[in-house]
Amino acid sequence: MDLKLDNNGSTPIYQQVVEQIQRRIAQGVLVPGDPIPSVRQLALELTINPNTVARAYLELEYQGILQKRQGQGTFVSPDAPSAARREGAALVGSLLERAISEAALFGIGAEELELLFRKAARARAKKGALR
Amino acid sequence: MDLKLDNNGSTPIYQQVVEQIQRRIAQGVLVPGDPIPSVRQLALELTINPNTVARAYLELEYQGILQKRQGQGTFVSPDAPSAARREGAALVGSLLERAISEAALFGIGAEELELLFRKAARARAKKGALR
Amino acid sequence: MDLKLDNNGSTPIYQQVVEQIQRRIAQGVLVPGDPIPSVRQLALELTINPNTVARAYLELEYQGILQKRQGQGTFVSPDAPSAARREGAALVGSLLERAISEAALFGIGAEELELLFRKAARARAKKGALR
Amino acid sequence: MDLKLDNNGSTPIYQQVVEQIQRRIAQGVLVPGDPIPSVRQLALELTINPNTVARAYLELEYQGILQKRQGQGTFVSPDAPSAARREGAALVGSLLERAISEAALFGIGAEELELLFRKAARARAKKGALR
DNA sequence: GTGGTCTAGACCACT
DNA sequence: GTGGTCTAGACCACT
Repeated sequence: MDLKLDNNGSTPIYQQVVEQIQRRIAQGVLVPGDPIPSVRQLALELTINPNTVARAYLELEYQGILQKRQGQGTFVSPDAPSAARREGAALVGSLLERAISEAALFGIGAEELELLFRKAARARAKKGALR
Repeated sequence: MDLKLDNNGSTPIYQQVVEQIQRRIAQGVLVPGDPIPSVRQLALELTINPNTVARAYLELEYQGILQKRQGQGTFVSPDAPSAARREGAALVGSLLERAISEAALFGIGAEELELLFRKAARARAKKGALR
Repeated sequence: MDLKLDNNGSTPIYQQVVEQIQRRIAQGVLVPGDPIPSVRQLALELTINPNTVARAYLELEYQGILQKRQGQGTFVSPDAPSAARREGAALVGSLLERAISEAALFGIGAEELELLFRKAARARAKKGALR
Repeated sequence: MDLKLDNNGSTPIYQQVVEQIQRRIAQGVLVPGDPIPSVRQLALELTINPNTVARAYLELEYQGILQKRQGQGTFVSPDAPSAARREGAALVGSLLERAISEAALFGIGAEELELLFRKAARARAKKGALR
């Protein structure tokens, strides 16, 4: 699966696994019907605890992104693309809402918020270019 | 001080105290030299433990926002306004950067991000109006 | 970890833990990636409260010397050696600056300061030899 | 008396009063037999608590620097100059000893310590010039 | 198992 | 009165 974990401690590992699988589906890298590595296999690959992978898969199942099939393994569900896009939009939306809300509470006006947005976009572009 | 704590469990209490005092300073409600309620007094007001208030004050001292005077109490520091604005801009900036980054990773383009931003702004405006 | 606490009451326990870990890193006894005893384990070792250890670790994390990994434990961070040297030099520098400043204010001239320095160095050498 | 207090919170106020009077005596600004302001008067001058001044005077009396004369007030004692120099040298000596000791514990060698000493001296010279 | 947060309550130095 | 430090012990999220 080639997932990359960031051990900086801010985002839980199971959460990172959830998001990375969501992204691969939103990007079309993974499509409905694709098999997903078993809990044990992915845990070995990432050298993390199987419980952590299991928790991620459970959350993705709740979201309608993964499906377990009896004795066959775990697969990308038919509704995965729309569900993944929904989750992505919700995540981005909540971050933006929180940013806008905090700006208001700190007395940051629309113009300055606009400025911070452009600065953040530039910072992001730079980071992306470095990879 | 009239701080409002949100006991939803996601943001630590001491963190909420930190942010609310930062905001009051960024907004100019509190100005340099103003006395801040004592650790014990604010703890009583908010019905939380004095240690929790002390931790918030300690963090605000690290940030150059509060100053303690031996046996006299705690006061808004001279550099508080700029420090509070800095903290606010950093918080908003990091939220925006994270939002933009996630959008890219989820294959959300510039136009859709713009849309989500406007939607978030509207959602925020509505909430503000309800208060 | 074999830390030694000095219960003379002047230096807080958490501060002593901070400094001793800084020193072990500056000396190269602890290197990046090394695991640090858990909060509970070190608390047991030193027969102090886990909260006290946690406070020391928190400060060391702020300084970029320790890194916490979710549910796994605490480790020496990659930048720890330079950070520890920086903290050490800052501590020594501020002590020297204070000494020089006090000397000037007390009318102690350069020669006498030099003398006090040599005397202090000798006193230190003797103490070291006794151990 | 024209003492200057630094309300930064690091050094207790009574301690600052002690040191400043010691310095004036070590510098010869105050000489044996000189009257010292009453506790109340100095407290008013510095807008601090009389208890704080009283504590400072008590300490200076212990050190043989001040003398109380029945119903007359407080005066610089005959032995004050030597006592003040002794206190000054002890203070500077202990700071230097602590600096040297910390340097050793942090693996800072003689050359680097020398460097830090010169840097501190320069920093001190600059601060002095600004005043 | 790991660290993070919090409460309840104590004792201390300083003003 | 003020803040600083510490203990004892609980509950939580994460691995």
